[in-house]
Amino acid sequence: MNTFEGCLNHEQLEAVNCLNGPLLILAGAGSGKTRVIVYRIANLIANKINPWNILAMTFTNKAACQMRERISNLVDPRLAGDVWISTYHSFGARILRAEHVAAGLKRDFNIFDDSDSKKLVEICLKEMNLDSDRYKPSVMCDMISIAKDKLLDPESYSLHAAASPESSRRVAAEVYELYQEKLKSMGGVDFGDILRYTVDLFKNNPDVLEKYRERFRYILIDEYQDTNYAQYVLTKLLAAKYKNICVVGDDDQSIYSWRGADIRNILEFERDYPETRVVYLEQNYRSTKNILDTAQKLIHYNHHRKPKDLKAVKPAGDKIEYVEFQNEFAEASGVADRIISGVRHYNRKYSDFAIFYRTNAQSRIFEENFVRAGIPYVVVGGCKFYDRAEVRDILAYLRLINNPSDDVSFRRIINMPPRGIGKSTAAIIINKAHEMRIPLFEALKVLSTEGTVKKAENFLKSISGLHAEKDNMDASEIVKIIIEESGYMEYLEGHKDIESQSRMDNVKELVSAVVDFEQHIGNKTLAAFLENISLVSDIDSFDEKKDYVTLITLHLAKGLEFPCVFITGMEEGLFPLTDSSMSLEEREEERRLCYVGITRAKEELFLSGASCRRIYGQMRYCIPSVFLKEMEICKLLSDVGMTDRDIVSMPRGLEFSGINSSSPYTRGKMIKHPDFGLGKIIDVSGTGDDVKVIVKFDSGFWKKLMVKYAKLEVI
DNA sequence: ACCGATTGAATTTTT
DNA sequence: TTCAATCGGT
Repeated sequence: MNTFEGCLNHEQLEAVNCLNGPLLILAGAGSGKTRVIVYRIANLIANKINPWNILAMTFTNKAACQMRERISNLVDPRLAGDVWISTYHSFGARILRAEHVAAGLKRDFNIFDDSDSKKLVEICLKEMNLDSDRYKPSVMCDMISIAKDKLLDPESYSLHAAASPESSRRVAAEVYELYQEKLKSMGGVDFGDILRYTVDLFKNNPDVLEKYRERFRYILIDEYQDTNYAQYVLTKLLAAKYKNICVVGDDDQSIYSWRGADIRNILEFERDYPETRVVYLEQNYRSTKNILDTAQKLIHYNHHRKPKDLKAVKPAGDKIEYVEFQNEFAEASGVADRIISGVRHYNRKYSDFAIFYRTNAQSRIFEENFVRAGIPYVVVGGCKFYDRAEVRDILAYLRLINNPSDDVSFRRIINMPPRGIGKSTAAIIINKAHEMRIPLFEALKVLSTEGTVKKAENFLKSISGLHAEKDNMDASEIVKIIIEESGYMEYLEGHKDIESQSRMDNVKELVSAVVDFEQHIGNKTLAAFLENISLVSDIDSFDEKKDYVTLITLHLAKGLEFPCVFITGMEEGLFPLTDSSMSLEEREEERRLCYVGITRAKEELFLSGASCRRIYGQMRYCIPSVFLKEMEICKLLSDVGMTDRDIVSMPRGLEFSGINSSSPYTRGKMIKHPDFGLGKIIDVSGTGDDVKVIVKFDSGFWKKLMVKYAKLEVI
């Protein structure tokens, strides 16, 4: 298509013009991959492909919205509106809702998020009399979720697990079985189920599959390197007939393998579709040459990758800066200073800057400094609106109204606000439900006719009444009524602490979110609203048009770009975030995460770390991240005689910790021990009589020693 | 049944 | 440090 030629380079054009058959686009960071997808869809439409036959998968709803918007700029917006663009999960949920009979689901199934799943796992563990210290709910929950991402049902997972030497896997298999039974009986579907059930639906119902194959003749998948096995199978099922499948991705940017993403999906695409045309996008339009070169130096340390060579279009630009600050406070104020100076003297806007960090906990210190310095900022992620206790409480009401079998929601609100249903009454309800094999809410009804649970009369009436009418009412009406009838606001008002006002505001904000949704989407049912919030994430509401500095985790930063990027906390143990049990593969993923971070930067890149940092309230010494050495920015690691390999082999329980004041034992010093011989001090902790040192002895092993007892001799 | 005090654990998280 | 979950007194 001639119309696109001016806007695209040769390879991009090749991809955009390849309309039929399997197409693999290996798109390096900043190479304009979204642009290619958008133009390719526009080109399909220009070639008289019915937009209704096009399916595009993205990884966030935000990416989906943006994509639709950009397509609307190229073709008639009404046609763009007909393209089905969504996340895998929204796609699955919509199909399952439409085909709920064939899928064997209740029409009003509730979607369980991770914290709901965890609650249910806790219930299962309790029922199975398993020690929740030994088998942590979050770990069990993760194992189940990963099993689901591999399309393993409880049976096949238990076959798998039986062979495993780890007892926790065998236990997880048992928990999974009970968990799934409960989830099913209460009409719940978790994130893993959405994909699993959609795959099952297609596999078990050839007619249904055929219908959707006919519908989605052209399929495009963004961020293919982060798809998991379930998504891979789902895609394959849909694409098998027409094979017009175009996947776009970059193995170097795969950062969700810990969540089940399987990099093989992209590496073996050509094997799955032998006719595949491969296009490499290696021109980087985003970053300066210095930034791009630094990124490539780093990523070259990874062994498991497709070799590639990105070329910068932009000139060298500014040098990369690295500063090791004294501590995290100095780091935060140093960053704030730079931002202020950029705004004052270099014509920068606040929104030109982004602060990246590895863990959400790191954001606080920056926030405090920015407030003090008067810098406007937004924290993306972190404490999500829909994760706040009061919001979740109201949502639990709504979910119970939508689906009264949802026992997890029931448990959450049966005594919230407190209405005199304590442990013992709750136990009565649970026993009844168990006995009669009915949901908790049904059990409450039964007990109510017996007159045993007078205190829950109103609760019962409200929920039943609204449930019966939910299809005839707008979601906004329902939420207003339930807040009124539950007495939630009065309860908050009664609490005279500082937080009660903001909690009331949050409840009000939820009401306006419902109203907003109704106006935006046109579907006013409660079910539609609930589904939407389950599948929407925090980054979706991120608005880059406002003039704020962005604070964000490295994971969430993928897909974004900023003129000036700060990557903070560049310290061994924090970034890369490691413990000593970490495999080399996991270290490579941390490296990719760093690569993603660097390649978000368009013009300026600042790296920083602290030599001392409080972690969980404990002062700890930090050594600069190995990544700095790999980027050839800093060779400080050699100062204490450590190499990458040493850090990998450092045994558990020898975390860097503590602060020392005036002892002769400092980092890097050589010492002699009467029994162990020569060694080097890697870290010092404690004060006074309590000074401890971590020593790496020449014989190769590590030891943490009390200076008071160990007769060390400084050499 | 409810409140407050103590104890203990603690990554990253597109959906 | 900070959060949440449990414990023990009212």
